[in-house]
This record gives sequence, structure tokens and C-alpha cells, in this order.
Amino acid sequence: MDPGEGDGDTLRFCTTCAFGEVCLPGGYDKRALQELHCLVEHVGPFRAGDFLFRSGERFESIYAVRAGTVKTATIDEEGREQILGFHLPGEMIGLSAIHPARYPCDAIALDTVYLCRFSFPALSTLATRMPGIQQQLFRLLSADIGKAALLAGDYNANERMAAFLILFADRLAARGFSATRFRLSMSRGDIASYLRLAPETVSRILRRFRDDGLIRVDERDIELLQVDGLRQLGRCVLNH
Amino acid sequence: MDPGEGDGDTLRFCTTCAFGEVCLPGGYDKRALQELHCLVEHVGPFRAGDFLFRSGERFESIYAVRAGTVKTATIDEEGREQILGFHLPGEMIGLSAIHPARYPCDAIALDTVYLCRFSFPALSTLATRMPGIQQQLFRLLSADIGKAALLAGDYNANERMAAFLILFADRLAARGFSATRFRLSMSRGDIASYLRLAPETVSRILRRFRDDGLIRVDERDIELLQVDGLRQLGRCVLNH
DNA sequence: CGGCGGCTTGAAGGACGTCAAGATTAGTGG
DNA sequence: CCACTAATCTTGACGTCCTTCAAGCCGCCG
Repeated sequence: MDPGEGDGDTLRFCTTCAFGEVCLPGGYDKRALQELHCLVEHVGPFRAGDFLFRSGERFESIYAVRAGTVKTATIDEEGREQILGFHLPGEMIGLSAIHPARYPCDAIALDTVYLCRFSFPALSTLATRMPGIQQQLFRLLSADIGKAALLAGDYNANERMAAFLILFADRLAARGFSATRFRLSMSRGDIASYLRLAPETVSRILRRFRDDGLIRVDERDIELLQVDGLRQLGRCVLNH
Repeated sequence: MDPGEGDGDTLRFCTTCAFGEVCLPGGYDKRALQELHCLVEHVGPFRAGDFLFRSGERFESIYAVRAGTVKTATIDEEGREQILGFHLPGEMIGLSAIHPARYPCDAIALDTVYLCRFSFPALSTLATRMPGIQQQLFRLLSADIGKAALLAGDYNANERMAAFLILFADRLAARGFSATRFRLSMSRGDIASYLRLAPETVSRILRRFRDDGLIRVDERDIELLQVDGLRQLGRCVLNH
């Protein structure tokens, strides 16, 4: 399946996109929809390890992931990488760059990635004419503020790991994938960095979860055996 | 000085507000400015400990702090309070509530607080007609995403504390207050909760900073003696 | 005066990180 | 298809930073 140039099934991807509800014909005035579709530029494929943008580059566009997984990360003064987030199909990247007008992080493909690119100046101009788009942008921005919760909170390694698995599964489920069996597209090191843990700790906790019958692990393939148990472990993180 | 009902010097407060640049006459069309001023409702005073809004309440308004300090916090399942942020005069509160349409946290006055209240529906309607306001909202929202960095990063207690002091001083300076001498309006416990440390750790680190000649401490009064030294300590946090 | 909450200080314990060594896998070229 | 190397992952032993527990101090207010 190649979502690249052919674009026969644009619609198929738009149904999973964060902008789907405004992009797709849903009682919306046809001409305005056309304007939004004109504004979208399909880019990709990117291969694992490719940079979509780099920290410090001038901000121009936000992106929606059409296929694949993207990680965003910063390198601090001491050269340590800190993962800020993972972005699945249908999710947006780049919203935090509006204010400083420069990307505050690197965006790196974890596998084969296709994107929709939205010129932000064009989008915000369009938003003044289409309140639905403005609302959607406000919602997306606001939601991103809340998403920092997982990292920001004062939680231990078990809570973080359990919440990570549950949230990852929920996000996959929201896009129509299986919520109990999935493949992690990122390395243990990336997960560790994201959760602010050592890679060894991630390894040990996954092992403990496995020994406790909460999950099945085969390399990067995960099966959630006791979703409720995990949800209980991560409840402090999950309830905001 | 009472910024309450009299309102003789609305202008005085607006100069320090996050919306100042759009609210204040600055080449902007007079009628539109009037509309924004009509939309603003001055509320307060609140006393230390008063709730401005509570977690779970229906989202209707965002607020700008006119005077005083506000903390935002959540109580997790185990009853532990987690401080999400401190809000100084000129800063906004409530932006993270747009998406779930409910306030995700409590907002509590730390001292005597006066606010400007903006009805969000009215504001976003106005924003479709005034691109400057839309831009400003996008910027404010985007900036808030980045502000999670202090908490989110994998930093030790020294780095966190140093960065906290520097950022606090910078924010005061941006509003025209002294950048080297100030009074902390929050308790050690609040600082600790905000930095995800134990209160005892905050105490010990302040003592160490004092012994090292970096700061002077007299209860909640702080004087920064070696700003560069502190900035150096917190450099990983401060550079995003 | 006495009680209370916030703050400080010391001592002990724990959760997680660091270090080091293997194990397993992936990538590469023959 | 199979070596060979590099990268990722796992596991154990040990160290450390921070928390927890406990006690004492100080300012505030009834």
C-alpha cells in the first residue's frame, strides 16, 4: 500500500486525520473545503531516521501524520537526547513552534512516513474565514498542552510505563487499529528517554509486567493481556 | 493601591498584560479595540486560598492576571496535590481547558488577586474578525505547550531549582519588576510540588545555593547574587 | 502561653541510574 | 545462505540522588 503519488484514496487517510472532521465533506460549504484541500501538500515518503525538520529551523508549516510514526526530540547542552513525543497517523506535529516561530525540536521518522503539510500562515488566514478551522486549531493546541501531563507529573516508573502502554493502545484504537496487539515502532531507548527513565529500567519493568501476566512481549510486539490491571497501575497518570 | 472598581488606570494594568499589544491603542482600529474592551470583565479581589475555578467545572472563560499570583494544581487519585504552574501579573490562565471544555485543574489565589476575564466563545468569535487577536491566541497557546519543558525534562534537583529561580526572575523582569530581588508568593511546599521534589529537598538546595553565595534567602524574600552562576546551573533546562 | 503550620536539619531507606557483561538481532558483504 | 560486526536489548551488581521519617525551630494567632 503506497499512499504516495497516486492519491487515489486521499479520503481513506483523511478519515484518520486530526483535521478530518473539517476536511471531509460534512455539511461544510464545498468551496471552503476545496480551499483547505488546495492548501494541503502531501509529502513523503521519509525513511527511518530521516529528519522531517530540525530544531532551530524557521517555522512555516504544521504537519499531520498520514502513515508511519514520528518522534520529536531535543538535544540538550550535554548532548543527551530527550524524546518529547511520538506521533501516530492522524496526529499533528509542529504546533509548539508557532510562538518562537522556530521549531523547538527535531522531528525524526521511525519508519516509513507520509505527511500532510499545512502552511501555517495560509492556514491561519483561512481560519479567519472558516470558524470551524479556527476552533479545530484552538482545540489541537489546547490538547497538546494537556498531553505534557504524562511526562510532567511526579510518577514512578511503573505508573509511567503502564500509562504509556494504555495511552499508546488508546491512540491506536482511536485510529481503528487493534487496542490489544500492536508493534512498538520505537526502540526501548526511545521509550526510556520519553518516560525519563533508563533503558535498563524499561527493560526490567516490561519483564515484571510480563511475569505478572499483564502483557506478552516479543521484541517490539506487545499484547495487552490485562488492560484493566495496567489501567489501574497507571490510574494517577491517566486521570489527568 | 486598589485595581478594583475604580478602574481609573485600566491602562496601567493593560501594559503588563498578555493581551496588551492588541488591547492597547497601537495603530489598531478604534472600534475593534472597543469591542475587545467591552468583552473584558474585571473580577476580584480574591484572597489567598480562594478558588478562581475548580477542576471539572465547565470551561467558559480564560483569565489574565491583573495583580497577585495564582497557582494551578490537580489532585490525583491518591489525594496528592501537583502544582502545574504559577501565574504572575500579565499571564494567562485557562488555555488548557479549551479542548476538553472543562477546566483540568484548580486555580487558587496565593495572595490578593485581580483578574481580567475573557469569555472564550466571544473572544474566538472576535478573533475571526480581528486576525491580530487570533494570532495572539495561537501564540499564547503555543507558548504554553513549550512551558511544560521545565517539568517534563529529565533534570536533577539543582538544575530544576536554579532554572525555577531564573525563570521566575525573568518573568518578573518582563513585567517591570526587579529581576534580582523579589518575594516568593508561594510556600516551599508549592515550589517542591511544582518541581516534583520533596519540600525537604527544596530547603536543602536553597541552603546550598546560599552557602555557595549564589543567593540570599530570608524566608520568602530572595536575592539573586550570581545570576550567571544560576543560569549556568540551569542551562540544560533553560535552553529548551 | 500554647498550639499550629511552615520551614529546616539530620539520619536512614529505597527507587532508579550507572556500570559491566552477555545475549539476541539486524545489517552487510561475500 | 552464511560469516561478521554493530546495535539493541537483557540481566545482575553496585552506587547515588532523592525521598521518607523524625525531631526541633520559628513566626503567627487565638
